Amino acid sequence: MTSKPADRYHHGDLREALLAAGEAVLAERGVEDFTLRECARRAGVSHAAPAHHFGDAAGFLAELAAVGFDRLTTAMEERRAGAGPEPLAQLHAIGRGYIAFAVRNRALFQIMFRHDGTGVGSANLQRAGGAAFGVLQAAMARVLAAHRPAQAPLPSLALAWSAVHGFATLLIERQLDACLGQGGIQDLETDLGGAMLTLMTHALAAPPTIPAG
Amino acid sequence: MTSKPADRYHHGDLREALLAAGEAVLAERGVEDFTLRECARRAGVSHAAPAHHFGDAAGFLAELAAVGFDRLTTAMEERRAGAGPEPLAQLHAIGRGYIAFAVRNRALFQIMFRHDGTGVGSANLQRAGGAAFGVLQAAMARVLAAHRPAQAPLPSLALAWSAVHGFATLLIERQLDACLGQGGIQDLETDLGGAMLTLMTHALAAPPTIPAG
DNA sequence: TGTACATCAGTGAACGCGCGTTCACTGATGTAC
DNA sequence: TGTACATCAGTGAACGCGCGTTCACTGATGTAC
Repeated sequence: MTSKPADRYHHGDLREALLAAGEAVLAERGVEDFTLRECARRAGVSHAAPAHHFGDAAGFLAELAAVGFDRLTTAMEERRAGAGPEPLAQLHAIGRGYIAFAVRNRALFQIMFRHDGTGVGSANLQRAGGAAFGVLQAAMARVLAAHRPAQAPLPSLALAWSAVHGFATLLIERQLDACLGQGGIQDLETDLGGAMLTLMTHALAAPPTIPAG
Repeated sequence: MTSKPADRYHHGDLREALLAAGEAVLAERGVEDFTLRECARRAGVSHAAPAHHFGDAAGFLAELAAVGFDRLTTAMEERRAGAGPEPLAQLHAIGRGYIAFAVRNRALFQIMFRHDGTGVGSANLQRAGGAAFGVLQAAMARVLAAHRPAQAPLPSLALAWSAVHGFATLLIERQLDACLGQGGIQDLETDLGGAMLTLMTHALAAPPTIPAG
């Protein structure tokens, strides 16, 4: 675990250690039972230490969400970089990265997109969230530039994002268990996941049409 | 507000009053600050009363989620009944009802699809959730029977549901603000909402295809 | 190289608070006779 | 119609607990001279 070296007064990197501890607390106990004291306990420091770095629990959670967005951005960028030059292939890769991130970072994913009512959140959270959104937006813009040059990117982005986000959300909340094959989440990369990306691709189609029967 | 008649010892319908109070508490303070005592306070009864009906906070929230699912089922069925006989039109109507429910019952929607880790939840919650899912499933089955008789309903359902659910989720978490026109949520019924249903319709298409550029 | 001092990170005891839970109770309702 | 009794819904005082916050402190680090 991430605990403080026993023989040192100063931790050295307590902020990072607390974030790691906080992520574990979030995953095990959920937002409802997320407490600063438990985070401090896991990091092996006094219970007053977290306030030094994050102020209160809301500030701590905001920083955790920012960590999540940074990780999501990295995951999407890595997939995109490995997808070759074709814009649509890159968009698909990003979608896969998005879903994979949600599955592997369930607790973080759940708090990242929660509107906190205050509207703004922390500056760092806004930066990290904006960067992740930028990856999506840029990818969609490139696809449209290549295939539908006259089309505005934001509406198509909203639809494609909705499809991928909804799939990821339902997946980690175990709502799709009845719809998945016996392979479960393992099948995603080839099976339902592929169909999902096809659906996302249809977000590029502007005019409403009813498929032939 | 829903408060107990001052001159009576027995409330008469405390369970319903508590559920209404609990919904308000959930909407105003969020799951993290949801407490039985605050619910009791709003219903105007002693703080020990809620335990009599719901056991603990988790049981209370489960009943609230069940109320949400019942309300969602009703909303979807009403829309479907007003949509005429064509299965695809009914599916679209259900999608609209789903999104409208999320917008109008934000707090409930947020807790309804949270997997609680225990797997089962309360019997009433399972019943209510199953009924809502049944509406979706039956609607999709009718569409496929009419237009794609050889196709299994569950995969298409997972995709269509993902699209609608993701759209509803991002919408109420204010993540789509940048993508919506100046009309905001008001435009949904005609504008982006229509495109959303078109996208959902594409969930019926089985084979992966790349749209012509 | 050494000394003095400011700054900062983390401590730990103390506090007040709101919570869930318990439990003996009280008031109302329904039923048997 | 009246009486006795069981059942049930809700009360309210009491309790222990874990929490966030405060605050004087201590130990370490960095900088000026």
